[in-house]
This record gives sequence, structure tokens and C-alpha cells, in this order.
Amino acid sequence: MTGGRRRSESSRLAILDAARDLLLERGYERLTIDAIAARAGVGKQTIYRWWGSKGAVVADAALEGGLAPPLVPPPDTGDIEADLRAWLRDWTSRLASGGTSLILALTAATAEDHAVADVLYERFTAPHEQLLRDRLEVARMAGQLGSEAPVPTIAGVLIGSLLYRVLSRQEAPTADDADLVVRVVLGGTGG
Amino acid sequence: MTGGRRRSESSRLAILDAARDLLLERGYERLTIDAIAARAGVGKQTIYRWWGSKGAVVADAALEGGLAPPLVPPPDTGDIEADLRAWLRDWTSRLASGGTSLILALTAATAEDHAVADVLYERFTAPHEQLLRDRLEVARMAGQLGSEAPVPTIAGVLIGSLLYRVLSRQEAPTADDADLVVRVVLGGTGG
Amino acid sequence: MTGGRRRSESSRLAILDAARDLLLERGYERLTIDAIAARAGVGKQTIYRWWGSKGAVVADAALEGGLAPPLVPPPDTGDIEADLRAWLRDWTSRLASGGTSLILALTAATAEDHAVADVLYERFTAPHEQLLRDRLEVARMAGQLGSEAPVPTIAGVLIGSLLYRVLSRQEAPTADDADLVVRVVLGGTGG
Amino acid sequence: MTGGRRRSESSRLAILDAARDLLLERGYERLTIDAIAARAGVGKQTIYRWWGSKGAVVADAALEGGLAPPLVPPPDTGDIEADLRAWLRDWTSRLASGGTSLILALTAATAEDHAVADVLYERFTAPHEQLLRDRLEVARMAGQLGSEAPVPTIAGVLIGSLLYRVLSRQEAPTADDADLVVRVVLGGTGG
DNA sequence: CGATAAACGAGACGGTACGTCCGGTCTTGTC
DNA sequence: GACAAGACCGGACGTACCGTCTCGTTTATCG
Repeated sequence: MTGGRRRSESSRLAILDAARDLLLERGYERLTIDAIAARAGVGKQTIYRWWGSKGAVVADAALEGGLAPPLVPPPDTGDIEADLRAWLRDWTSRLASGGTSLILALTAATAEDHAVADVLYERFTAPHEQLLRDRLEVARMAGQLGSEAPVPTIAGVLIGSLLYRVLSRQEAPTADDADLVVRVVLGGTGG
Repeated sequence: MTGGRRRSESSRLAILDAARDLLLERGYERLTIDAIAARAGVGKQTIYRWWGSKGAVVADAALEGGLAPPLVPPPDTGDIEADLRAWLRDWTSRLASGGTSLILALTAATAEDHAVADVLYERFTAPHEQLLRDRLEVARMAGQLGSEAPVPTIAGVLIGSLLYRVLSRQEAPTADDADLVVRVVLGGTGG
Repeated sequence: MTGGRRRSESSRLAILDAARDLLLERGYERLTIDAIAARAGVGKQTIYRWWGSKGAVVADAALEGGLAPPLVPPPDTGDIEADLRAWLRDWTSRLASGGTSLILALTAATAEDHAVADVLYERFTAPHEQLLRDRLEVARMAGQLGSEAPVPTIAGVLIGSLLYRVLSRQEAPTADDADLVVRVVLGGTGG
Repeated sequence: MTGGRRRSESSRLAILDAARDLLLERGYERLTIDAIAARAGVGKQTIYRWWGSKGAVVADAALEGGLAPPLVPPPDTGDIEADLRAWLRDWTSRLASGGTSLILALTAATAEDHAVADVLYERFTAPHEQLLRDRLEVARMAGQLGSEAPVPTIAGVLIGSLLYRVLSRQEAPTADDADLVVRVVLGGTGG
């Protein structure tokens, strides 16, 4: 006996959409499962059946709800510094336009729930990081990276720097911030 | 205007101690005011009389509850790379020993509550960052920093890199991680 | 109009059996359709296809699930008092052996659901009451009933008295209780 | 250390009033704790702090919410039959005017919850029954009760008969019903 | 025999209410 | 007047069931 109604794709999407909208409207802390269910026109149990926590819903909303920035690889013009600068500027402009609430919400979810942290890292952070690593690998092959530091470390430094700005200032980094970070990482600061 | 009873210092300390303990035990989200009051042997009103929210208590507990690492300036041996390495290694060992729960809890509090973010930044992050900046300033004067990147940016890159590792891996960075970050920032990676 | 599958008798019986068992185990209020379906190995829709409500299932289970006491007419030895005494004692012993949970569950169902009350009265209470009335009618014809009270009233007094004992004491009436009720009703208490 | 806010009498009364109103409006089964709390302008916890179940609230509402008939002793004119008739007629008229929903609700609560049954019996049924017993005791002393049946049995027969009519017919007994019951119990039906 | 169609088991769905937990406020003595 | 105690209102939590609605499967009857 197989059987059983299939998962409703329209409900799934309505939930992710509602979570996205409410997240941007009210922020992570004031986001409630009740409100998501009401806005999505869905029973609460339909949320709890498929997600284990508020953080998990938000993580999925970020991934599939049209909230996350698209997976755009850094350009490859041959000039690693210009390419990184362009890529980070693109990120900063997206953060600036969409507000920082998404990144703050994902950070809160990550910091509070280990399981969410794993999902987000695997499906949100890691793919973007991988694009960055690929570009850095090309640069290394081309002899454009002086130090022997592993590419993952470099990628982590770039991303972490911008995240730290968002957390400590609670506002989006500027294009200048992006440029400076690239300068520090690539140009080095040592004499 | 006759006087009344003065604020009880012992209650104040009991509250901060209880908040600190519970923060480490249960994390920020699962920390409740009721639990703090019960553990501290204090009425809830005594908490609300002096602090405005859970975040404010947590911020104070981090600062005064013996939770925050001491303000230790980076050494100044003249070798900026070695000094930064020592300072960051010191941080990583503290994070490793105390576990990552403190940093995760404070990150969650920061991401969720703007007011907490401000307090923590001003009284927790900024002072440490200032010590780092001072040392970097000395290095710049000594011509040990090649790039023209502002010192605050450099400090942010160093701190953000380590924070990002904690968030994405959910474990404390190693001494090697610290070394690599310093290498990237000081040595540069550009050809 | 071609035919379809016929109603499954085995499912029908499984549902009534499950309802009976669960009614005795948990009482009316804590009895759920989900539990009946699970215990019977049946889909919920199969219950709702044939019964309109929990009450309807319970009523049927009481009637057909082997739950109801058999329809045994009072004996007719010519001595109405002895016969009623025997009949009521028989009831009290059944209540005592089977526990009072059935009578309490059916009373709850009756009190909560008008439709259940009607079905149970028509198909459970009324037939038993009818047997009692028939015997009383015989007694009246034989001149053994002094008062002019209608036979239905007398039957109601006998049954209601015992039911009241079950409800107010929450335990089965004893044989002595049965005897006393018969004595009051037949012997009268007026001077 | 004594201390602590005292139980709010106004909340207690608002809860009982709301429960009474909603019981009469919607019946016992459709009465919800949420609705009581909302109507009373009270937090749900304030209900659960002081009562253990819906049945317990209803029981209290019946007792103190102005819902229960007042404790009126049967008259004592010296004629036990006339007095009982008057008393039971009084009850039937009250049941007829107030509807049977109260008696059905209390019966349901009694049948479903043993603890509620005890409370209701002690504080609702027993006091009324006691008044009846007292009057019957007087009659017995005066030699107006022929049979040796215990007074509590007689009282139970009178009350149970009327209750049975309410349950089986789902409508209030008439004055005629009351008269007939008294006739059966006092006049006897035996030859 | 094959097509048709109703009933089946399973189980997800939108809802409602549950009973609990906690936030932040208010009240009651005590110190 | 600050304090410990603790009841208060409000509101979100995660769970349990309701009665409905698909699913794919089984079983009977009819063409």
C-alpha cells in the first residue's frame, strides 16, 4: 500500500513567500510561525510537518523564496583584483538595496541553531564561496596570488570581513568598503 | 525628598552571574528572564527596573559578568606579523577553551537586537578593536604596512575572518587558522 | 452506470470493534476518529463515508459492536415485585462487572450530541424500556399496580434512579440499591 | 518572605460570567477555554492556574456564576405529596425556562471527568438533595411515608427520574411529569 | 475480458483549540 | 522606595484532532 496525498507545491511556495515577506517587514525576531501560516493561508502543522524550526523555514526562504542573491560567478577578465572588486561591489549593492535584514536573520539563525547552520552553510554559503574559490584558483594558476595561503582561507577572509561590517555596524557595507577589503587581501599590508 | 532603599549591589551581581551562566548553558534564544530571576533569587521587577530588555542584561553580563576576555593589547616586539599572530592565537585559544557558545550567543544577540548590537559594539568589540588598531598604527608609522588601506579596515578583516570561521564551521578556529589569516592580510596574496 | 466496489464488511466491523475498545479504554471525550481509523487499519475517509460524526460511530458501536447488553425481557412469574427485582439486579450485576465506563461514555455522548441522543434512545434505551413497559402492562392488567401512573412513567423512574446513582456516585449500583428502588416504586412510600 | 500578588477577584468573576454566558450560547461541547478567556478579558493561564479543566470551570460557573437554581427548600405544609409536587414543579419550570443546556452540560462534565463529578456532587447536587431529604425526614417522622425505604433512596428516585427525562428526551420535563413522578414514589404502584 | 467506477489505505491539507511558556506589568507585604 | 514573590494580560509556541482532499490500488460489475 503506497498512497497518501502528495506534498502541495503551492503551499510550500506560499510558505516560503510569506516567510520572505514577513522577514523583510518585521525582522527575524518578530517573525512568527503563526504569522507565516496566516499569511500563506496554510495550517501551522503544514509548516511543522516539513520544517523543524523558524530558522529552517527562513533558511529555505532565503534559498528558494527569491530572497537569496543569484549564484553569479565572479567575472574573469584576467585581472583578479578588478574581478574581485566587481564581485564584492555587486554583493554590497544587493545588500544595500535589500536591506541587511536578510543577512542578519540568517546570521541569527546560524548562531542559534546548529542544524540550520549546517543547512545554510551547505546550500547558501558554500556554493557562493565555491564560485569565489574557483576564480581564486584560476588566479593562483596564473601566478596572480603571491602568498601561499590556501584559497579557502582567502575566500573566508573576504566574506568574513563584509559580514563583520554588517554585524558591527548593522548597515550594509559600501562599495568603498568592498574595494578596501580587496586591496587588503590582495595587495597585502605587510611591508 | 527623603531617601529610600538603595539599589542592591548583591542583586545586581547575582543577576549578571545568573545571566552569564544561563547564556553559556542554553544560548541566547533559550535564555529567559524568568530563569535569570529564579537562578539569581531575585524578583523579575528588579531586572526590569534596571534593564530594559533581555538583550540589555546579556550585554551587561558579557561585559561585567566575567564573561568577556580581558582587554589585552597585542604585544609590540617590532615585528607586526609575529605580534598579530600571537594576539590572534591568544584569541583562538580562549575561544577553543571556553567553547564557541559565548561567541555564538553574542552574535545571535547582535543579529537580533539592534540595541544590543550597539552596546556590544561600543563596549565589547570596539575596545578590543581599538587595541588592535593602535598596534597597527604603530606598524604603519614604522612602515611595516605596505598598502594604504585604513587601519580600521585591516582590523575588521582580521576579526571578521575569525568570526566567519566560527559561524560557518560552528567550531573554534585553530592556531593555524590564525596564522593563515595574518599571512593573507599582511603578506598579501596579489602577485 | 456501471458498478463500483462494494462496501467492505470487514472494514465496517473493524471500525465498530476499534470504536468499542477505545470507548471503554479512554471514554467518549478522549476518543478520536484518528485513533479509531488507526486501530481499525482503515482510512479516515472510510469512516466519514459511512458515518457523519464521532457520535454516530459510537452509537453504532454501542448497538452492534457487542457492547450493548442483550435484550432480555423481565421474567414473568406473576409476582411483579420479584420480577422487577430480578431484572434490575441483573442490570446492576452487568454494570458492576463491565464497569461503569460504558454507561458513563454513553451518557456523555447523549448529553453532548443531540443526534446521538436520538439514535441511542431509539435503538438502545427504548427497546429495553419497552420490555420493561410490557411487563408492567401485564402487571397492570393483573391489578398489581395500584396507582394510575402511566407505565412509561414507572419505567422511567426505575431506569432514571439507577442512572442517577451511577452518575452521582461514579460506581455501579448494588443489588440492594435495586431492591430499594423497586420497593419505593411498587410499595410506595405514602402513608 | 511572604509577598506575591493576591488572586484577582474581578478576574475570577469575569471568568465565571463568561463561562456561564458562553455555555448558554453555544452549549458545553462548543465551549472553549480560548473563548472564555477572550470574553473575560483574561489570559488563558489565569484560567489554568485556578481550574484544571473546562469541566471544572463550568462546575464553578454553575455554582457561583448565578447559573444554578437557588437553594430553596421544599415547602412544609404538612402535606408531603403536595409539598413535593410544588418543589418538583418549581424545578421543572426552572429547567423549562432556562433551557436544558445547563443540566446537559453538567451531566456531560460529570460523565467525563471523575473529579468534576465529585465537586458537582458535593457542592451542587448534594445540597439540593439534602433539602429534599430533610423534608422527607419530617414526613417520615409524621408517619406519612409508608415504606421503610431509606430517605436518600427516595430522594435519588425523585431526582433521577427527572434527569432521565431530560437526557432521553432532550427537553425539559413538564409539570405533569413532576406530578406523576411524585404519585409513583409516594402513592406506590403496587397492588 | 477489458473498461469503468466506486470504495479502499494512506496521509497531507486548512483550520481550531489545546495546554504551556514567557515577556513585560502590576500588586502585595517586607526590609 | 527598593526588594522577593507571584498573579496578571497578552501572545506565540508546538501538538492533537477535525473533517476534507488527493493519491494510487483494489475489487466488483457491466458492456
